[in-house]
Parts: sequence; structure tokens; C-alpha cells
Amino acid sequence: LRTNGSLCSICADRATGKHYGAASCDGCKGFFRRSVRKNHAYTCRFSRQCVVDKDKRNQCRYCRLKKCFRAGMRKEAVQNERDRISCRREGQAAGSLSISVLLQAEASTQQFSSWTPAAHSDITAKKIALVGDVCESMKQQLLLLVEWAKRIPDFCELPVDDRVCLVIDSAPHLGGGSAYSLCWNSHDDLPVTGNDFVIPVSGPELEVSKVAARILEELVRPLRELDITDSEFACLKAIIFFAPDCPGLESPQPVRRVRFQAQVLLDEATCEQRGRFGELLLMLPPLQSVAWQMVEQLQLARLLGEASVDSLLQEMLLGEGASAAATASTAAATRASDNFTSVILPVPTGKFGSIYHFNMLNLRGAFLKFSRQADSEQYF
Amino acid sequence: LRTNGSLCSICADRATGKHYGAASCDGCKGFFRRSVRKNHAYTCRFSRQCVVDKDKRNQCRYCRLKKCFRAGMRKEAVQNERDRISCRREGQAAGSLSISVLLQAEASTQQFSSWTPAAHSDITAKKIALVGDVCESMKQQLLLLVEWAKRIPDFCELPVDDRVCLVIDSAPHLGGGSAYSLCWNSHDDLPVTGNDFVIPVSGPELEVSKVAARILEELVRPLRELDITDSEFACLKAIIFFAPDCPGLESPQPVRRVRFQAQVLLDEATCEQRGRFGELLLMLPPLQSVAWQMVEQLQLARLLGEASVDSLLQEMLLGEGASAAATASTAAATRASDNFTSVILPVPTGKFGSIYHFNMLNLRGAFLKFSRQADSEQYF
DNA sequence: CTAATTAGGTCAAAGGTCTA
DNA sequence: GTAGACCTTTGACCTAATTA
Repeated sequence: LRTNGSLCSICADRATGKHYGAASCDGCKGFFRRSVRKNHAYTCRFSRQCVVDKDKRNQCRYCRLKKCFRAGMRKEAVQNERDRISCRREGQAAGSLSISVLLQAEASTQQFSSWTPAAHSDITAKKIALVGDVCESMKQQLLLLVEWAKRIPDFCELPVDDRVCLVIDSAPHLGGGSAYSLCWNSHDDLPVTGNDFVIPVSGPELEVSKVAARILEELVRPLRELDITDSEFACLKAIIFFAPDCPGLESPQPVRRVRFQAQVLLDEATCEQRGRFGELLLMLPPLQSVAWQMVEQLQLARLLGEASVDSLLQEMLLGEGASAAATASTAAATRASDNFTSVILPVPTGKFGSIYHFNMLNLRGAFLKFSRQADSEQYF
Repeated sequence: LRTNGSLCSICADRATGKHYGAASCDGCKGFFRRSVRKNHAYTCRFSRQCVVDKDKRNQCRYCRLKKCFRAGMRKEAVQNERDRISCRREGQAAGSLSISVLLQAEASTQQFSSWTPAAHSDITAKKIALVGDVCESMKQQLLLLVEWAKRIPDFCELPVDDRVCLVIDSAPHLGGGSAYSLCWNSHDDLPVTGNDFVIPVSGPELEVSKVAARILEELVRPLRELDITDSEFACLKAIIFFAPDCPGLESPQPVRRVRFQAQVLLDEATCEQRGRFGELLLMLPPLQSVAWQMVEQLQLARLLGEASVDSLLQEMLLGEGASAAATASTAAATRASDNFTSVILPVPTGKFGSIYHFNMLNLRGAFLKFSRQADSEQYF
């Protein structure tokens, strides 16, 4: 009667209006208020994936509260005193970085991707990835990463050299299909690259399979168990990307500030679920580790001549000078990215030394050189 | 009080209100709920005409339940089981790990250390560390690490092989003077090893100095800026140590639980200071990175013959077989640790392969082998 | 000014706990 | 394992403050 037919977005019972930011029933409304007021820390007796519906909503308070937050309820909307029913307006956060900026950046680069979640269903149709395919995926992801970064105002305000540094440094973690995107795309039991190959745990290439096993065990599984949300993922990506310790950074301080912002946003996005924020941040060390192993394996594969690492990627990831085939293959890379609003230009040939940078990212030199070309600034 | 003089319509005891559709006492209320929930089918031993009153209500369940229904109780009014309310259970489920346990573990291993903060004042008196000195420091720290771990009950409850795994895996991060202990001991502008050497930023050994610079820039400085407390440091150490992704772990789940505990303790230790918890956890990736570089440099130094890496440490950190000098040097190591309640026994000689484990920790093999000696279990 | 919303509050009757 | 005295949580229903 009082509700125009809408359902509670938490338990699908009849909603009595919007409460604390989400259409909900009186039960969930009261539950949320009590939980926030008493600062309750529930624990799930199962695996934090309980079904929350009208019948079962009282069976797990942890999962019910989690769903309240995910449905959009904000704890700030719960007022403490009776006469504080004022200020009902929407308050905007202080910093320029916000969840919505990050979500939009994610969304608008998703459209460039040829791969869509809907096409995800048929695993058997996918080809098995060899080292070369992984490299190809990494290259594609790297182009997307630039697009993504450009949609974040704080990124655009950085010095151009630092922008380049950040993209390059985070390539193995984010742009590389290696870790981040693999987590995102993968099935429970099979890593899938951005270009729709699967990496089998027991495949023809032993070393690749080893990485696949680590991805599943150390990254995909914990993230599935946490059941990470889009917002959380977006924040995590920003935290990884804005790395103040990134080598070669001119002014790390602005980067540190942005990461701080992102980190606080993640904390808020986890909605007070006990321990969740920490568990999400603790994904970073294994992510870093797996990303490095990935790069290691590519290097190894290159040495053994098992794979034809694309020259552009080789230049970028391994810090080697472009080979004779560079011109042709980078031209292809440029073609392949015609539908991007910007491309990463072919890197000028040249040796960048063979010093083994510990972050395993000698690509910096290549990109820094690239970025100093006057006409390239428009791309960043 | 709450019952306005009405009687239980089943047994005529004092009613505590309407329950399931009938005015009833707590006894009949509970009896009805249990009966319906468990779907009990009682039988009457007499002629199904038993008297049900306050005194005799427990003499025939069949007749009591029948009277409940006749009084108007409806089984539809009995709901599904709900979540647990109890908070007493959380007291023990919260685990034995606490701030005080961690602080005590820290304190009681500090006493073994020859180095004391008070002796810290005169930097100029300290010797400049060469690679060999760094190794010596790492060895000492590793012994301390075992002592530290043994004072944490959760550690002692783990399978012996997993205990060994954890010590070895975290050696470069914690036991190794490389990162953690260096941060702790160091001045603002000069890293100091556990054995009281300084690592100069511009010293005779270029590679060592590079690491020193990273330690200062990426670890010491941020930690100074945060002005980390003892409690926070203790938690951070535990978080690093209890690494569920540690390779070779038999049962990662208990380790993950302990790390969760430690992580939540750190959150509490930061006392609600906005962003502080996150900033502290974000120290882990650079810590990991620096630790790896440290191990890398040791390996490099060994290859170049610049340093005489102690055989025990070599065995443990680089995964190489003990050299000819092993017996002598491990004997020295044992002597040096006479005042520990346990020592790490000399590792039996043997090759452990030269496969480059990505975590840069081939030591696992060495320690696992060690741990399988029956008489060695007492040391863990 | 009134209606629509959505804060806050109440308390009967669900639930669970725990000793005997 | 059950019984039942005792405590907590739920949610339907209420009032009140703000806003269109």
C-alpha cells in the first residue's frame, strides 16, 4: 500500500520505501539501524555467501549486513539523536578521487575490450594459451590501462614523466593480463586471459602452468571467497596503480596522496565488515609476487626461444632494444588499436642497458624516452 | 509483571504472553517450539487423556503437545532457526593471538639481542657493512626469529613442517636484517644492521648501497612519518610472518586465520586514525620488494666472489649445498647461539638443486630436510 | 499548506542461552 | 538429550521532521 510495488533490495520482501540509501523492508531497515548503532561485528558461520531472502534473512546476520551495504545502505545515514533528522541532502566527499570516478573509468574502458562477460560461458571453446598468447593479452591490456588512467583526473594532473612511470610500473600488475585482469576474468578453476585464452594448470608449457596454479590458488580463490565487489575492485586497482615507490618518479608525494585517497575509499567501500579491508589489501603482496613471476617466465621463455615475444611488449616489459622486426610488429600494434582514442606509439629503437631492475621493469627507460618526444605528450 | 494475571492455556501456569497463538508460559512455549522444529512424533503411554497442568505437564509429551494445538498454537508461527546471538563463544573463537602476546614475544627476544637501542647513539663508531656483515646480521636475526615465533601459541600449534616453512619463507622479510629489522634499527639517514654495522648509501659496494637507499626511501622514511608504535610494529611482523601463500605449506588455512587475527589486531591498534591502518599494510609490498632485492644482491655477490657468504646462511637463503667450509662455520654458528634456548642445527650437506624458486627461497628444502630429523622437532 | 518521504522509536512476540 | 527461567532480536506500526 505505502510502497509502489518495489521490493526490498536486500531480502526481496515488500519494501516500505528507501531507507539509509536503499529500497528496503522495515525488517532490514531496523536491522541496519541496530547494527550500525551498536557497532555490531557479526561473523558468518559459513563461507560468507549465505542467501539472504525473506525466509532466510535471519539466518546469518553477517551476510545480511553485508547485503545491506552492497544494496547501497550507508551507515552515515543512520542518525544518532532524535532531533538530527536534519541535513538529508547528499554529501559529496572532499577529494577529487571518488568511487564513481573509478567505476566510470572502469566502465568506459570495458567497452573497448573485445571480451565481454557474456561471452564467458563456453570454456571449452577457448584456445589454450601459450606464452605468446599471454604476451598478446598483456599488450592489449596495457593499451586499456592507458585509457583507464586518462579518465582519472588526479592522474592527468601529474607530470607527464610520472604518468609514464606509473603506467609502466603497474603494467605487470594491471595492464599485464598476468595478475589483475586474470583474476577478474577467470573461472574458479581456469585462468582466462584478456584475449580469451585459457591458461591450463597442466598444459604443454610447464612454467606457464605453474603461474596459472599460483594465480588460482593465491589470487582467484581468495578473491572469490571474499566475493569482492566492483567498487572494491576499482579501489584496489587504483591503489596498485598509484604506487609512490614506483622507480623513476619525479614527485612521489602527489602519487602517495592519491593512493591514500584510494585506500580510504576502499576502506569505506568495505562497509565496516570486520577484517575485510585488511584482507583486500593483503592481496597486494601475492599479486606483486605473481606479476613478477609472470615477467620472469616471459623472460625465460624468450631466452629459450620458446615464444616470439612481440617486440613492443619486449621493449616495454623486458627493457631490451627493439629487434629487426620491431617496425612491422609495432605497426601492427598501432593498427590493432585504431579504435582507441590514444595509442602507445612505437618505441624508438635503442638499447636501454641490461641492468636488472629489481622491480623487473626496465621498461621505464623505454617509456621515458618515448615520453620525451614532444608530440607524444598528447597521448598521456 | 509482563503477565497481566493471565494463565497458560495449556498448563495453567503463569502465562508470559501470547505465544504461537495461545497465552502460555515459557515452558509450554519452549516445548512447542522444540517439538515443531524437530518435528517430534510423541506417543502416549496411556489413553491420550492425560492431565496437563503445572505439575504433570512433563509426564506426557503427546498430550502436552495435543493441548498446545487445542489451545490455539499454530505450528506456522514457529520460525526457522536464526543466527546465533552468543558473544561468549567469540571470546574463545577470537583466538589466542593478542597484542600482549605479540609484545611479549618481541620483548623476550629483544633480550637475546646483543644490540640495544641505548647503544644506538654513536653512529660514527659503527663499522661500515660489507655484504658479509649483512649476511652475518641476517643469520643472527634468523635465530631470533625462531625464538620469537616459539612464543606465539598459534605458531606452536601448527604442524612442524609448516612451522619450518613459515620461518624460512619470512626469513628475508623478518629474520634477514634485510628489511624489517633494518627499518627498526635504522637512523633516519643510515640503515643499521642487527649486528651494529651501518649500510652506507654511498659505500664501497654499489649494489649494497642501492639497497640501502631503497630501505631508507621506501621503508624507513614512510615508517618514520607514520611514527609507528610498538604495538603496530608487532602486529605488522605477525602479519608478514603468518603468510598463508607461503610455498610448501601443508595446511594454509590455520595460518590464514592467524594472519586475519593479526590484521584485525593491527586495525584496532591504529585507534581509528583515518587511513592509518591502510598505510601500514601498504608497507608490505615495498618490504617484500626490498627483501627480494636483498636476497638477489647476496646471490649476485656470491657469484662475483665478493663476499664469503656463510655456509649456513648460504644453505638457507640461496638453496645451495654446503661448501667445504660448512662444518667449521656452522660450528661457529652453533657456538654463537649457545645462549639461545634452541639453536638451528647445522644443515646436513647436500645439494638442493638450482631451480630458481620465485620467492627466492630455496631454503625450504634445506629446512624441511632438517625438520625431518626426529630429534630436531624439539627445536621448533 | 498538504502530501510524500524517511528519519527515529516502541514493544509483543519471535528468537536464543544455559544451568540443572 | 530436555526443560524452562531469562535474555536478545525482530519487525509491524507509530510519530515527527523535512521537502516538493
